Amino acid sequence: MKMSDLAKLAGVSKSTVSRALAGSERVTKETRDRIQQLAIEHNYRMNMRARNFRLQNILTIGVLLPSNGQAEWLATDPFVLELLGSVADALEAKGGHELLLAKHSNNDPSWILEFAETRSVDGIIVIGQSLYHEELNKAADITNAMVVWGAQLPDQKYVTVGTDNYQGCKLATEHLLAQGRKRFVFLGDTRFPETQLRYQGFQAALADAGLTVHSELTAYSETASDAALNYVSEILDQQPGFDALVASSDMLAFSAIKAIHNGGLSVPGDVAVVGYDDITLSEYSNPTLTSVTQNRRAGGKALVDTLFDLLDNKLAQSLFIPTELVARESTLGR
Amino acid sequence: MKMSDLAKLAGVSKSTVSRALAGSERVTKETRDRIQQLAIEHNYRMNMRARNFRLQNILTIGVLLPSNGQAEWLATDPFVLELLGSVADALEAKGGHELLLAKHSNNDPSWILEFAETRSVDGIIVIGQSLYHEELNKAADITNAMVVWGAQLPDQKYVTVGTDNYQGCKLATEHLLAQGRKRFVFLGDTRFPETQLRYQGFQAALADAGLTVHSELTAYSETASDAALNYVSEILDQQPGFDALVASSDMLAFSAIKAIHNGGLSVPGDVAVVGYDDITLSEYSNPTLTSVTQNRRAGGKALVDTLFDLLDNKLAQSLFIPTELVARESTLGR
DNA sequence: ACGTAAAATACAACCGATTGCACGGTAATG
DNA sequence: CATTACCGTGCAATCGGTTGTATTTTACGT
Repeated sequence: MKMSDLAKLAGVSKSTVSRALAGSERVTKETRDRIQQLAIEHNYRMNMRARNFRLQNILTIGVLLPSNGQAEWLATDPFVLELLGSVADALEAKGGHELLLAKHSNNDPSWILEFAETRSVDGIIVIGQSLYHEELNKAADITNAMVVWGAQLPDQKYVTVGTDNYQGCKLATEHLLAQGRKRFVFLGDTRFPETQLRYQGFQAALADAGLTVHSELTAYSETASDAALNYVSEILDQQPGFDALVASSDMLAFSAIKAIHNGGLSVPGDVAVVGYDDITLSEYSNPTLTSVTQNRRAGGKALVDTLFDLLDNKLAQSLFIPTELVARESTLGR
Repeated sequence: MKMSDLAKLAGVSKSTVSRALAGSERVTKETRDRIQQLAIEHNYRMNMRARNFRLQNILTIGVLLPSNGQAEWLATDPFVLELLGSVADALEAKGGHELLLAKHSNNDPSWILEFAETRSVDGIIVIGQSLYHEELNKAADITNAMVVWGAQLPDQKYVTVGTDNYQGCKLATEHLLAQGRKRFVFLGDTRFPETQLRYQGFQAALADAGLTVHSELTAYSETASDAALNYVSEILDQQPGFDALVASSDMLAFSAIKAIHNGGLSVPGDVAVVGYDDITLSEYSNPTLTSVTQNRRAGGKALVDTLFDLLDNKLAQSLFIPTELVARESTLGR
């Protein structure tokens, strides 16, 4: 059932049908109503693919969720998904756009390139740069509009939006120092640019305080919850006596707290724990989790706004979303 | 830069370019290579919208995340988002499909209809039927393929995939009964079909055990975390002495636990708490949360499989995803 | 050198909508 | 009554690819 069929039914040309359905004043109200009625009766629905093709004015935005090589993590980290929701909201608010979601669970980074090359998207938002810095640089060459959530790296050719990971984590560490904590553990996979910067902020804060960083107390943990739990348990065995733990995400922080409890210690009594992301649950966990807020609403909006700047050929710069430390039970008091 | 431009550059017709880029044997290897080279040099990328329009063989699947009227809840509930991720995975595994994501934050249910009517999607997956039963029934009439995650309702015209909410919650309640609990609270917004069924399962379990359901101990809570916390705090004040709480989601359960702790009581010492969904964090919270697993991987796959059955004009039936109670600290021991 | 089959390429229709312009009919105007 | 203006509708081009068929080129045998 296409427009020409409907035209035949109505005894008019398809131009008239097109105009009638669009509500154009150029067709009489009677004809218009009649055609619209007919369309409903015959359950006619326009082929939007043809329409979009003809009009070429609907923008399709591709949103990529890269895996991080550990299969499921990104898909289950509430932060990533909340950010996705926020991007969807921001796009919805702009109106007239379609969000094409792509997710890849295997470890082949070239799919980013492939997506950028082959899909008919007008712009791309990548949620999390993961380990794919190189690929993203290449992808930036062949796309006119791509924005990535993540860290700002020296040689990057793509535009990023994200928090100031260095400052954010420095803040978190200083908060623990202010509580009188002395022996620090950092938990996170520093191969990831964001985590790397957080680690550097962590180191900087300790250096400023005149404390040395015990490298054995940095857990190069995988990002899966169970792996993190095991890592922390090991450290508790082998390097006991630390009293502060900085985790590079709330998910990791929860795993750490669990491991600490399993080890018979208390949070924050024995070990103070701070996370990063401030996911919704951090406010309702036990103990409530001190964390570094990454404003998801602002983040999603900034990603979308930046992308549209690029689409309008304005030049867009990488930018930071404000960060704030939210102090809760997991670090307060002993 | 379109195909005809490239053809001009190569000094051939666009049919030849089309075939060359498709790798057809009908074009000499030399010409083919030359054209492909040229395409790369000139950074030519095909207009996929035109291609899809012509071929009409790429299926676009629309995934809807309805709001529940309380603005942000669905976007921040890890379960919904994990299910979305799982759907994306299942679609990815099928290959050759596009996932169009739509999310609506305002409270107008007609957007489902609107989406079904106007978007060029070949099939629709709705994650969460929310309060939109009527709208979904209407939408089912005008779409050839729509699958909804949610409860099975008597007069529904659409196909659903979901857990057996009644049995699931009955199971959870019986588990608490087996622990010797006597005075029960149900926490959830029973206007939602899924929650309603869970509530009925809850009632049935109590009835079987010869216990009466104190209606004043059913909190018709909103689904927002802070609202739930307040509700439980109020109940603690006004109707103290209950020793078991059944929450219709893990998010609500966490809020409840927080409220109970705020009230100076312990979980599970004073009150045992069971949730629903078994989100990733339930295993890492403190106390770890007893919950009813809804297998997200199976759920996403079932949604997609069912949708493809419909697309193939096979008849598809609403089905249940297996449910399992996972007993953890929040209900075990006193 | 010529005829012919096969290989390589070009032509043109088509997918389903939109839209500038042409055309015919009616009403308003002189 | 003739001329003009305007209004409603239809024609046909167009968006950027794909593909069946026609046409040209090439290669080969005699």
